[in-house]
Amino acid sequence: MPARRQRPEVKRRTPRQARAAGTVAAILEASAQILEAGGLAAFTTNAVAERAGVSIGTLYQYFANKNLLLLELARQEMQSGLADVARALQEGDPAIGPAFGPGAEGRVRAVVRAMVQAFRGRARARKAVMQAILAQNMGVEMMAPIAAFVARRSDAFMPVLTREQLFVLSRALMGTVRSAVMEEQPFLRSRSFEDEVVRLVVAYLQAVPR
Amino acid sequence: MPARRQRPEVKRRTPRQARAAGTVAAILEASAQILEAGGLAAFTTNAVAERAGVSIGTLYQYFANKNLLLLELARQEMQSGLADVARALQEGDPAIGPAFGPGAEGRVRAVVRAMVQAFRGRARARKAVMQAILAQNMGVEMMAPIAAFVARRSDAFMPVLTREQLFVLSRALMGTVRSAVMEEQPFLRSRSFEDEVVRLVVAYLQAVPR
Amino acid sequence: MPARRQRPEVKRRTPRQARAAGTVAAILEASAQILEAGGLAAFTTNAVAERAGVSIGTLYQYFANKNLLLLELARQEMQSGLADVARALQEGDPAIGPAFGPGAEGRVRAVVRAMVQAFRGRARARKAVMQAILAQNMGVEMMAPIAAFVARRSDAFMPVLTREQLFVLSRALMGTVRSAVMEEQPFLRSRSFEDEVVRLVVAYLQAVPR
Amino acid sequence: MPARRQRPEVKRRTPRQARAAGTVAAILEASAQILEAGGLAAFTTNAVAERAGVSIGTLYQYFANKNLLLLELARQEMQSGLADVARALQEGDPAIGPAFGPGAEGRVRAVVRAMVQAFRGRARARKAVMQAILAQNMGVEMMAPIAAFVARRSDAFMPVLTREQLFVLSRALMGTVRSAVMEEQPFLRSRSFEDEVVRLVVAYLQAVPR
DNA sequence: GATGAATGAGTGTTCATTCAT
DNA sequence: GATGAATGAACACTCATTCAT
Repeated sequence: MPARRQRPEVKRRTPRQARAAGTVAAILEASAQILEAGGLAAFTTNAVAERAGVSIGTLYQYFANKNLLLLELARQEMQSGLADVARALQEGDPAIGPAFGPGAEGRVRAVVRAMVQAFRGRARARKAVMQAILAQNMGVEMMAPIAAFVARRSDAFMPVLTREQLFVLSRALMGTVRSAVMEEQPFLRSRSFEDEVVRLVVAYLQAVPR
Repeated sequence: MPARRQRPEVKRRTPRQARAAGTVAAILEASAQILEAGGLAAFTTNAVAERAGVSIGTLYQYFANKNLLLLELARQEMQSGLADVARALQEGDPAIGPAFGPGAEGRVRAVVRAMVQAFRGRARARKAVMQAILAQNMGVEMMAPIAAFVARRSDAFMPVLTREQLFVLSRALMGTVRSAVMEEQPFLRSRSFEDEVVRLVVAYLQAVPR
Repeated sequence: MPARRQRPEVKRRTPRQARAAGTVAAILEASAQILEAGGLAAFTTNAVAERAGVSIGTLYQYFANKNLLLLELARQEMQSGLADVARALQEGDPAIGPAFGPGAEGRVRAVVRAMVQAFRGRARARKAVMQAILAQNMGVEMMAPIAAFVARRSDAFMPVLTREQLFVLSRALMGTVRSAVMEEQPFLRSRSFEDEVVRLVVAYLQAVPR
Repeated sequence: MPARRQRPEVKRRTPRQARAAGTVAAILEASAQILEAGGLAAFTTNAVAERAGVSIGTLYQYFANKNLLLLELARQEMQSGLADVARALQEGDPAIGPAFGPGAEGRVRAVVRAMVQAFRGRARARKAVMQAILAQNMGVEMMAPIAAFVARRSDAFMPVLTREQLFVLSRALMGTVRSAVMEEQPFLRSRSFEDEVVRLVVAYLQAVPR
């Protein structure tokens, strides 16, 4: 009997018991580990189940297919990343000095630093997840929370930007950090790199007509 | 038990007869079409061969494996893109007005426009090629010609930038355009988008200390 | 682009359920049948799976690759062959008369007969397995159990032989029987052939200086 | 159009011109080199043609298929081997002393030495050829010249042996030398090994009733 | 709920052989 | 006679997914 591949079902079971939650967590952790160790190529459902210490059948009880597992992973990554950035926006980074000074530089620096931090650890896993998401054109879906986040924040902290300006700003920032991570640039965590990213954002914000 | 020979060759046969050149072109064209139509998932060597109207054996006479076919495709894309940008840098775009004015704005605009143009057509194919290249960490190799290109040009046209500055500038620019293409933003070809990208670059260049 | 994992595993899954043990047996039996019917050329993993009545995937769950399947087959053959010869050495063959008489002739005859017997049935399969083993230079590995066996026995029953003498004796014996089998000589099971092989061994053993 | 595989045609062209003879020689030499370097797995018609410096088409003009090329190779090897042994039988080896003494020992030693010599050089190639010949059950055909040779010689030099005796003697001898070569035994060229092989043959010949 | 044995369509790749030029 | 581009059947092997126990 051939295995049917595409069934538009989203999630099989919502873990309601403690044991189930542990199982799901184990599967997600195993996924991240495998992605980190061997990239997308090593990421097979059988490998994940084995490393998670559950049977392949159990895995499929919680994730209807491989994609949804990947998607859940992406959702987690993104959430924690956004949370970090949100915290940075709100508090500033105490090590930087007062988040609000003359000019937004302190706050911008905090955000940049939060983004770089967000990419720390599990770089290969993150990269692999990104690729997979892109490959399936789920990039659009994944962008929704970011867009919502930015829209919510932008009113409060930034001069009101047009759609295009918001796009250019966010993608330039993301693109720079993303490239540094993916290309594994040695200066990723250096102060001089951070300085330049901050310079880019601040210069643009000042150049925008109000 | 097939004999797995180890020949690190890049290309199997260099076409000597006229017929062969056409075959190679057909294979590359078929690759692009399939990538465009079905993304990386549809890109199988058998599919390519079929669409190219050649046998699978013929495909393997010219490309030792699937990766090298992809790589060749990437090389072509990159070359034509770089050529366009180079032309823009050198000439400016006559439709924009004098390329050299007070401030580099004209030239910058030409470059931005060339980049957007370079992404025109075959967006999915380009995207898929990018993904594949990234996935195999051949991104580093593919970056070499870009780096060389930028280094060559930067002396002549830009204030001398540090390594970090060059990185931030190029990746912010690339990232913005790339995102607009991949997310299929409706304003991709709009003047207002172009304006903002130009604003970003010019603002940064002016903010860099000399 | 299939992910080529590197796991130097010998066997993929050790059958834990009763069903699995039957499956492995079926695969090995199918292998022998196919080898017997069509030789090494017909021995494809797909053909084996089909004849075994399992899917190709199942075959690969138990044998990581074609070679290991062949190797397992060889191990089985060898084991049963050695066991027969061992029994012959120990007991002598009651049909021959007292195993220990003046001169070792009775015992030698028992061994020769055991060897010929060991080659009975599935001659083509045996031949094919031999070829494959030789072709991959795993002959050395397969010789280890034989060498160990001979060394263990030789002390007890034979005059102490030098390395070269042991080699000449064993290979002459093996070579003769092997050739008779492979060339499908009509006199393979005849008494006269057995007589000559026995004569060879006995004559050599008597000629060796003590 | 599919390539038909089996055409019972023996040889395409008999080289009548000097150039053709050179081509055939080049192809055979290339075959031996490739076999020696990479074993049977590396022995592809395309590889042979390339190394021989001729086109694949030319190769097929002289050898209708791969098997016949292999067969021709085997024929050559065998011929030169038999010639060596024949010379040894006739002349004895001057280094050994008079070939004819009391007992045939001198002559036997010369033959053994000739056989070991015949296996010198191109061991892998020889092995691969053997395997291929065996695999196709052409062993029988290849045995014909040997049988003829032995039959012709045996009258002259040996006591008249029965069919079984001739078989046992020749296969024991062949088997011993063959094994030593294939297992790459370190004592292959040693005097002590030669002594034991000689002992085996002489002992058997003396044990045969006349 | 959990297990893991089984499935089989699908993939990349090879290589003997042909035949138009 | 020679060339080499083209052919395509055949093969080893993978892995997402199912379902009987």
